[in-house]
Amino acid sequence: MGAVVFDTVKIRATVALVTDRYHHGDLRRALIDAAVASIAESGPSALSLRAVAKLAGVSHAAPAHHFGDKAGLLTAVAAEGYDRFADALDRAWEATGDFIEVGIAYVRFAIDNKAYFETMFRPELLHEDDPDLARAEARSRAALIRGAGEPKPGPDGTVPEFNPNALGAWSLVHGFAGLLMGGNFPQAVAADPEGALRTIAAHIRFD
Amino acid sequence: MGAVVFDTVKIRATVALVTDRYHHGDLRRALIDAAVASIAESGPSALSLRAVAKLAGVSHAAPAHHFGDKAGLLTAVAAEGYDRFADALDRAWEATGDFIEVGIAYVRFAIDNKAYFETMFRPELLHEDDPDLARAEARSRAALIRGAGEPKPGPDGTVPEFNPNALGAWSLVHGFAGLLMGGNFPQAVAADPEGALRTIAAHIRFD
DNA sequence: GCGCCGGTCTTGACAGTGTCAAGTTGGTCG
DNA sequence: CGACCAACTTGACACTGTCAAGACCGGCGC
Repeated sequence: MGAVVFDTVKIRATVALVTDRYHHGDLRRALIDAAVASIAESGPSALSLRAVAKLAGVSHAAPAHHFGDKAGLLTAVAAEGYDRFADALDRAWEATGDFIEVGIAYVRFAIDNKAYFETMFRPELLHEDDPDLARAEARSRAALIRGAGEPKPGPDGTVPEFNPNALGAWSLVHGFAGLLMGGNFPQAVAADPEGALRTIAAHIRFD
Repeated sequence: MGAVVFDTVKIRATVALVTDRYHHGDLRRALIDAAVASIAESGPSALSLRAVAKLAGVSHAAPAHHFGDKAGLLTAVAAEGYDRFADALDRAWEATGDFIEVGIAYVRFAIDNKAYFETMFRPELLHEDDPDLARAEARSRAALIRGAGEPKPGPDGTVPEFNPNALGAWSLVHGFAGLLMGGNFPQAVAADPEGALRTIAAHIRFD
């Protein structure tokens, strides 16, 4: 928490020297960072705009001015999260070409970026119609689908409107991440989630 | 705090049989119902104790008196949810003996009891140490494990501390339910979730 | 050089929230 | 019948998000 304040001050100092955004330098950036720090501690639903403002060293109404809303701030966090998420998935796919590794990256992102991840999948707290959010979300979806392939004809010859394997794998890693972070798994799994997920993957076959 | 909830339950159980209580009859019941109705509309994080009180026709502080806390009320909702959940899973297993049907029941419960389900898996809003919640949670866990069997020795002869198939299936249905209710799935899936889940299950094999 | 302009942020206010302490009510039991 | 006590109310407090109005400051046209 103290570290966040320090970072914020530093960011302000450096940015203000280079660019010329009058009072704060890049308040939008600082507010998002403060929000992420706060979410990491107590979850997105407990976020307080006034606490964020205090963290960033500005007046209590500054966040609302920048993001319109509390939901607006959370939407900005979620959008940034989806972008980082897409980056992580893309990296995993390009490095390995193995879609299981994309699943591992999915879970690892959830663990390493808990604040972003928790915010991303809480639509009732967001402005779902926000174009930036939609764009970032689409990026993530595309990164996820990559490697899972297109739907193939089933045994009866008809082509389904979705790829069951992709949907199943997505559900699996998403549920795994959610249950893991909710503390629903036994200690052995919580201690080494990646290993547990690999074990699970080794026991499953997709037709 | 958990003790308060527990005591209240006991008091109600004993007293309600003998005679109705003075002002309201069964306010605890009415408050939980009001909370569920409110959660169904706007999610557990937007729950307002005062709105619940108004719904139940009592003063604004009555809910806190009964449940100690806002988290206390949500904990009571979650505990009741876990009990109903365990019932549903037990029913599915006893009716079919097929653990895929238990998975279907899992998702169906999430759809039919959105308010309960959303509350159950939001630990940051609950009193996780509440004994009644822990009991109901354990019931659900037991109902879920049933049919998945115990961990079996792997190829190297060692017995893992968890059953990968059970964990995988759990993750899959949980993730499916979460993504479905978050609106993350294509229309074809959202229109017939049960059919989609059966299709997914038909394409997956557990070793 | 100067005054205005527009965006950035602040100030002050408002209704609504959860929580707590103190009071009121009314059934129950000795 | 009176004392007791749990159930509930009342009133207050600090805190929240949101909004309107104002203060501040850089850059623009003149």
